Amino acid sequence: MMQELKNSYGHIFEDELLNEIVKAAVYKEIPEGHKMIEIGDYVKSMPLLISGAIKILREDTDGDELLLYYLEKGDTCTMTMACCMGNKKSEIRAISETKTKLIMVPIEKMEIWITKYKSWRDFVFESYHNRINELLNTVDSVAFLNMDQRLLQYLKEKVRVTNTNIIKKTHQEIAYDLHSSRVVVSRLLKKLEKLGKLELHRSHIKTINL
Amino acid sequence: MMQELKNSYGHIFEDELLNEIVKAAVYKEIPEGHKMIEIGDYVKSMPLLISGAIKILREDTDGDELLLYYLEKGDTCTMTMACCMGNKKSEIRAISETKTKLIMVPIEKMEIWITKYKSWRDFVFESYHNRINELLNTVDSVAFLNMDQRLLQYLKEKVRVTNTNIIKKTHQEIAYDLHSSRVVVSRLLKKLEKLGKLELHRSHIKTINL
DNA sequence: TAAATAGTGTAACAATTGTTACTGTAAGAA
DNA sequence: TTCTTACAGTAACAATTGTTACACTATTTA
Repeated sequence: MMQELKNSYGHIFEDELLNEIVKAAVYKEIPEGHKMIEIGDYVKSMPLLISGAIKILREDTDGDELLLYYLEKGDTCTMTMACCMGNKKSEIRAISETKTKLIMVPIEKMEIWITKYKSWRDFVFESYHNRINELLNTVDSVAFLNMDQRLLQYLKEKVRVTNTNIIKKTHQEIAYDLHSSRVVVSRLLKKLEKLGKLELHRSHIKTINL
Repeated sequence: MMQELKNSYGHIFEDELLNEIVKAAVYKEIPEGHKMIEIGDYVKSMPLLISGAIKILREDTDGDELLLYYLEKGDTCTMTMACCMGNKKSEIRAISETKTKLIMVPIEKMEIWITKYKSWRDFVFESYHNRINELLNTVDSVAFLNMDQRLLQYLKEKVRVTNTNIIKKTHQEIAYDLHSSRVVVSRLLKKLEKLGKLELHRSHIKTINL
C-alpha cells in the first residue's frame, strides 16, 4: 500500500504522515460500475484516489440524474469530507467509472491530521477549492452551453478520464449523464459523426478529433 | 465591533477567539449595489457577515451572468477563503444586494486560528459545506427546473434575503440574474400576476403569495 | 414644457430541446 | 435456429425558450 500511496501522494505528504495513513487506512479496489455512495448515505471514511475515475452524480426528486464531475488520481471526495465532519447525509451519488484503486481513511483522523500536519491541511483546502471549481464548471455548462456543446465537452472529458478514445456508452446512458433524452443525444451524435468528429457503433463510440 | 460580532458569531466562537478577531479585523459597512469582488481579483482578507446580503455571481466568456447564491448573516465567503489560501484569482463576482455590515479578517489569521481553535475549524468546514450545498442547489435549479419555476424560486429567495415583499428590480435585472431575456421574464411575470401571486409595477414587484 | 430615456406589454417568429412513434438491426437467450 | 431484447436512426410534432420588433407610458433630462 505504501508504494501506491507514495506514487500518488508522496509529493505532497511527508513520510511521517504517509506512515500514519498506511497505519490507519484500508486499501480497496473497486470494479467498474460499482455504486460507492448513494444519496442519503452516512459516510464514515474518506477516500484517497490512487487510480481510476469516480463519477459524481446529482439527482432531483423525480429521479432525474446529472453528472457533476469525475474524481481522479490524487483527488479526494470533498463532499464526503463535508458529510463526515458535519455527520450529514450525502447529497450525491458516487459510481466508479473505471476500475478504481483507493485508500479509505477513517474520518477521525481528518481532524487530528489537520492540526498536526500542514501538508494535510493544505491538501484538504486544495481539495475543497478544486471541487468548488468543478461545481462551477458544471454550473457553467448547464447554464451557458447548448446541448451540442455540452455533449462535446462530455465526450472530451470522458476520453480524458478513461484514457481511451473508445467510449463504451449507449446513447441512453449519455442522455442520463447530461439529463437529456436518448433521441436528442442520438440526433446530436449523428451530427458530430457527419462532421467527422467520431464514429458511431452499437454500444460504443470511437472518437476521431473532438 | 465586539457587540456586532457577538450577536452574529458569539454562539459559535469562544471569547478568546472573539477578542482575537476584534484585534485583527476591520469593521466595514457597504452600501447597496457595491461591487465587492470582481472576477480575477486577488483577495487578501476574508469577510464575516454581520447583516445584509451579498449576491454571488458567475460570468461566462460572453459576459453572460448567473446568480449563484446569496451570503447572509453568519456566512463567510468560502470562495474567498479558497482564493486566499491558494493565492488564486477569484472565480466569482460579489455585489452587495442590500446595505451590508461585515468584518474583514486578514488571511494570515485563517491558518493560525485553524490550528488553534476548534470552533474556528468547525466554522470553516461548516462554511465550505454550506457553500457546496448552495452550489448544488444552483445546479439543481439550472439543470432540473423550467424558467417559470426558477423565476418563482428566485422571487421567493429575494423576498427572504431582503426581508420585504417589495422587490425593487426591473425585468431586465431579473433576466440577468437568471441568465434569461427581458421578454421571457416579462412574459412569465405576467403569468404569475394573472395567477394572483404578485402585482407588477414599474421598477418593482409586490409579491402577494408566492 | 418638450424631448429623451427607461421600463414594460405583446405579437410574431425562430431555435432549441423534448416527446412519441415507428423502423431496422445487432446481440443474446431459449 | 428462432425469438426476444436492446440499441440506434429518423420523422413528425410539441413545448419551451429566445429574438425581433414595435407600441405605450412613466420618469428623467434638457
